[in-house]
Amino acid sequence: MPELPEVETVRRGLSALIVGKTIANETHDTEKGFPNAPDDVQAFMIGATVTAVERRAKVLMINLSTDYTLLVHLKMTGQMVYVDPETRFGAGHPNDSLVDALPDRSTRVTIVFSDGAQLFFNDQRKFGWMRLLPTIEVPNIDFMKKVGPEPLAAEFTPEEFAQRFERRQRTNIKAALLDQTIVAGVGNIYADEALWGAKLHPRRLVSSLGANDFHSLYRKLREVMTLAIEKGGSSNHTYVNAEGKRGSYMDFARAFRREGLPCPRCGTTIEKLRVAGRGTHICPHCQVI
DNA sequence: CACTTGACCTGTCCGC
DNA sequence: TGCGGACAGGTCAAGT
Repeated sequence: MPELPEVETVRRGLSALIVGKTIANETHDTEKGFPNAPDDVQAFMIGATVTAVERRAKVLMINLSTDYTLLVHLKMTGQMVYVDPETRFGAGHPNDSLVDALPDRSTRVTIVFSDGAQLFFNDQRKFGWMRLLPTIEVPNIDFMKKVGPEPLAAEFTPEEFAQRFERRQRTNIKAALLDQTIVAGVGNIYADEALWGAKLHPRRLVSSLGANDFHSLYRKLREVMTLAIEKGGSSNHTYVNAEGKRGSYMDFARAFRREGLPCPRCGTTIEKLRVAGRGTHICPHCQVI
C-alpha cells in the first residue's frame, strides 16, 4: 500500500475536499466493506459533518462532528477517491477517467455528501479496513498504543531513532525498519530507498550497525519520505490520491523496482533479492554486508 | 519477549 | 490463448 507518503497525500487531498461537508448517506458491502462495524454504523455518520482529516502512521482519521472518527487503513490496494458530481463525465464518456467508472467491483464503501459529492473506499485485495469509533477512544486502540513515532515529526531526533532499534538486535535492518512499532509509516518502497541512500545492505544485522549508520539512515529516511510527499507518493499499480490521480515518486526512485538498471550513484546494475519475505532492491556495490 | 513464516484476497504477469 | 505459479505497496496470528 500506501506507505506514509501516500497516506499523507490522500490526507491532504481529502482535507481540502471534504472538511465541512455533511454526510447524507453511507452504503457498504456487508462482507468486507466495513469489518467490525457496529450494526448502527450509519446512525453515527449520517447527518455528521467532517471536521478534520488526520493521519497517524499509515492510518487515516476522518473526524466527525458527532465526536466519532472514521479510521481507514488502505493496506496494499486501498483507495479513498472523491468524485465531484459537477465534473463527472460518467463511465463510457469519451473523456472519462478512473473516477468516472466508480463505483466499480472493488468499491467497498460509498459515502455521499449533502451536495451530491461522493467518496469511495475501493480495495481490490480486501485487506484494508474502516472502523468507526468515538474520537476519544482512538488513542486507546491497540494499534495507536503500539505504533512508533512519526519519522517526519520535528521533535524526532536521530538519537531517538537509533534507540528505538535497541530491542531488535538479532534481526536484519530491513525487517526492523518495516516494524511499525519501531518507527511509523515505513513500508517496502521507502525502506529500500532509505537503505540505498544510507549505503546499508538490507540484511545487515541491527547489532552490526553503529551510531553513524543509524544517523545516516535517519537522514535518508526523512529525505526520501519528504521527497515522496512532494511528488504525491509512488504509484506502482493501484495507488491513487483523493482525486484518483497517480503519484510520481517512482520517476525519482533510486533502487526500488529498478532491478537491471544502473545504480544512479555508481552505475552498477541494481539487483533484486528477498529479505524479510519482501522483494528487496539493492546496489550490490554501494550496499555490502 | 524476539523473531520468522504463512495467511488474508484479487489481479497480473511470466513461462510453458 | 490457456493454465499454473509467483508475486504485489501491509499487517496479523501462529509457530519456533
